[in-house]
Amino acid sequence: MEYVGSALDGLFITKEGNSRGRVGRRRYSNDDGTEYKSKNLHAERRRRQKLSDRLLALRALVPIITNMNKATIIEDAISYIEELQNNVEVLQGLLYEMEASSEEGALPRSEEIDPAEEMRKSGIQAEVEVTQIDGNKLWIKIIFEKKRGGFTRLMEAMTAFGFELIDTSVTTSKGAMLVSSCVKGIHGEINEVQRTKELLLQIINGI
Amino acid sequence: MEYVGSALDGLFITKEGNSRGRVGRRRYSNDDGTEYKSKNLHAERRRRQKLSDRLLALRALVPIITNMNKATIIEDAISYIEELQNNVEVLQGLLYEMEASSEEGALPRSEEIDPAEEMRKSGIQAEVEVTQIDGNKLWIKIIFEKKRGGFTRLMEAMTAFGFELIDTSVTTSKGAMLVSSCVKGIHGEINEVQRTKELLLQIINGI
DNA sequence: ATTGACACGTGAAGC
DNA sequence: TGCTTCACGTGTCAA
Repeated sequence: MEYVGSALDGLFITKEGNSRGRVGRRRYSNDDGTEYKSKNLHAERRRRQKLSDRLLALRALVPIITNMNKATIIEDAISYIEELQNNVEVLQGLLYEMEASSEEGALPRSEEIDPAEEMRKSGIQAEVEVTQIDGNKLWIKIIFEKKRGGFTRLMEAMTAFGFELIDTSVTTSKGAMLVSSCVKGIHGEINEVQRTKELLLQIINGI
Repeated sequence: MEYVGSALDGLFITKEGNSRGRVGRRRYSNDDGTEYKSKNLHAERRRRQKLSDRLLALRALVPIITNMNKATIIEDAISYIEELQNNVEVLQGLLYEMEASSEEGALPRSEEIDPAEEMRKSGIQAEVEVTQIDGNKLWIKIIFEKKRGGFTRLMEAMTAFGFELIDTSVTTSKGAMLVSSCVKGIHGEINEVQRTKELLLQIINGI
């Protein structure tokens, strides 16, 4: 059964004549003899393979992949890039402020009440505590001087450093802010607790 | 059957679709009316468009693009991701070193007030309260004398006793520490509330 | 049987 | 001209 499809040979500039419609009913072109094949067949094959390879490489680079689909690979790559961009931004901001505060000891504090002062008076002191709860779960407690946007920046920094927050709660009192959080560990390191503690100290130092 | 207009992809130069497929061998299960035409045609079209969209979004996210090709878009995305990863690593290292170099060693250790004394003066008393919320969920409230590491040890003990913490918050005031937590029950016991309360009392007694 | 994802071969544009 | 890239419709395989 072979029918000759509409408009096959002629140059026929198809304006709308792409037979994409309904009853196309084009079956044509048997394979009798040798209807010469397209010349770009191999080229096309190479192109496809190259694209597949790139996609594979991309997938290898992205840590989390929800699915193996081509589309989802790209999708995951997109969100990963966004995450990385955000990380860089946060880290840069942290570094910048840290440098600034290190150069100038005390910035002009024009707040009404200095949280640091209040904290000192209350006998509350900043601290970071990290304990291993279970497997790769860590419980962290952070007390630091309350600052405007401090919590947000803490969260951003922790995210930037790869912490996966499972549960978090925050409360403020007497100029101090207490954040207790259950997080998933970042590395499979041995002394993860100590490393995490150092990291957190570093973070709240930059806030 | 409508067909989605080929809808210029924005980036890629639009091209008219051709429809020249060769019909493979064995086909058609019916001939009476008009039935053939593979049914996944629209699905395939959607899939292609989705992939194109993702690729477009990816390209929009990558700052430098050497070429508009599909393959090169992915290629550029790959190198961009590598660059970002390197950036994050460098920044983290920088921040870490900075913290190490600026060890002020301040951290004044001064625990002047005795929490127990303060608590007694404030009229706050230790207590444990357990109520059943829903099914096997319990809500617990614990007030006890604030001690260094007390909360951590409470968490450790509760974990050790098999409590599964759903949500926890802690606050301290006037020498006392209040922990309110939503936990999943440990046993399917009948008088689970009472049993849990005894367990918690025992725990904070040992802290 | 139905659905979703893929690779394939091919005509059409652009350079 | 040739060469590259693209979208298309389709068959096929797996869940």
